[in-house]
Amino acid sequence: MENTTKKVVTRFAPSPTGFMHVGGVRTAIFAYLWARKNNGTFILRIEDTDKEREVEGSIEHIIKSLKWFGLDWDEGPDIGGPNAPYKQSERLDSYQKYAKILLEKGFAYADPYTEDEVEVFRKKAEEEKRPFLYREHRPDLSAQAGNPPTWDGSKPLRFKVPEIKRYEWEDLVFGHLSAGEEALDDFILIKSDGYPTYNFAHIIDDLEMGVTHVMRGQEFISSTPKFLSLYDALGIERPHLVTLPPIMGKDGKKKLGKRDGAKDVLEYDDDGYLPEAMINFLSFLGWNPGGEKEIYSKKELIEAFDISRIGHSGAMWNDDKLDWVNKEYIKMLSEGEKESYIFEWLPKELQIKKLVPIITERISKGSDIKTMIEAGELDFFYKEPVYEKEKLIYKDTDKEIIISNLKNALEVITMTEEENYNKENLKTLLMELADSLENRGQILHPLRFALSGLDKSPDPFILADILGKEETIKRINKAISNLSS
RNA sequence: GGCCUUAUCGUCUAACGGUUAGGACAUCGGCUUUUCAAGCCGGUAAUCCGGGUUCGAUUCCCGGUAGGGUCACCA
Repeated sequence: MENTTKKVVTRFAPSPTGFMHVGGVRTAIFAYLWARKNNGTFILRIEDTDKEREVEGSIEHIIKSLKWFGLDWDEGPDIGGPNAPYKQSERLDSYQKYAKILLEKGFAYADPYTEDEVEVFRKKAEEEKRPFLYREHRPDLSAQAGNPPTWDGSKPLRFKVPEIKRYEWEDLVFGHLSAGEEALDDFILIKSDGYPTYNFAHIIDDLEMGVTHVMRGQEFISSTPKFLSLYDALGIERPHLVTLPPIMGKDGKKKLGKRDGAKDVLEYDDDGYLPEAMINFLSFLGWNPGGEKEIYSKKELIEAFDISRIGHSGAMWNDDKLDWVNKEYIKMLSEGEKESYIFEWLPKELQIKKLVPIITERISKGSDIKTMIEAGELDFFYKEPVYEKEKLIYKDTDKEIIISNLKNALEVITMTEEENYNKENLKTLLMELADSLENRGQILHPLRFALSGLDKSPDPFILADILGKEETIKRINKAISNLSS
């Protein structure tokens, strides 16, 4: 079963039933990392066999999402590959071919019942509190045997389980797994609309595409015996099975799914999250390299990734931690990158270089800038502050002292030559003044407030620097006259 | 309900028979300081319960409890 010389091939096989959410992306990331780590192949395959649930535009959406994350595939839509096509609806010939093989081997038959009839069997079993098994109603196949079995495609094609037994298998994450006979049944291979079911199609595709590691969520564990019985019937080697633990919703109770508020991953783009931060964060949901380092670039993730370190239990989605990771990535941006990242969220009049650092250290994602603007935290820059003059008073300092301190500050600022007018010099000069006082706040607070008009703001040196000499003088003068009136 | 599976701070996790059970996020406190942010330092906080096995269990086994998954002509 083990063949270490075989080139690693993984795939991400979403169905186009809507947007992609973080669970799907995490599966894609793991498959991607494993392929890249082993210099293998990462395939993107579209599983569009359910025409009922298909949502128009989702293939494009999936592709766009994957591209945003930088998860480039080696074979798949757009770029093709040796096993094209990569859309199941275009691979119907393959499924027919293997259906025929199964038919000839006696492991497939036309389902004689209508959907309603099967439903009656199911209801009856339910009433009798027995598990429903289709194979208990399996028609007499001896009539078909001998001759080339007939199946005209008007009825669904069912799989005939070769052997009813307990299946045991090795999962690279969960280890030894097993399931009893009740997990085995005559499932449908090809539906009456001519499209194969997932159970059948993915196995044929994985076989033809040479997939070595099948990574998927743990919702597939219970149907694994069905897959195994099909491998047996086909007489093919089974790939390595790698089951991923689920990502749980914020309440920690349920698997994170679309109906539990899982967002379209592109919304994270809209909110200003960085794709590498997302990959880093998502990789650490259910996997951990073991050290104390938490920030891993994509390259480092590829090196460190190891299936044996994937966890077994569900990991709860945590927005706070994501924000922290994203902030770490913002900090790592170059000055130029920070600027363009921040500017994207700013109106023209606020796209000023000097604003970049003070915004950068106050946000963890782009959309926080929107919040800052809405809260008026950047108003000081282009609007003269409006405030109650009492706010200029530091604690219970005498008003006259505040006025004289502001006058002193004004003098220092006025005397500063334009070419020396920067936050470092201003800080040196003003701090000298402040230190001569019994409390620095007696000058620094009114100064800061005169410039910003805000309870919370950057320090006065930065403010004075950003506002420029002229505007700074103007605002201090105004504060002095306010207080004097 | 049957079957499968999981279980370490609030959260993500490390420790794969011997540790004062480690780290990160969050939280709380301190420093810096004029406020906020950032930064630095520190605190609170966990092995689900009960039995075994063992000189010794977070770790191995069994049972319980709780959670999750699954029982489709969906994937």
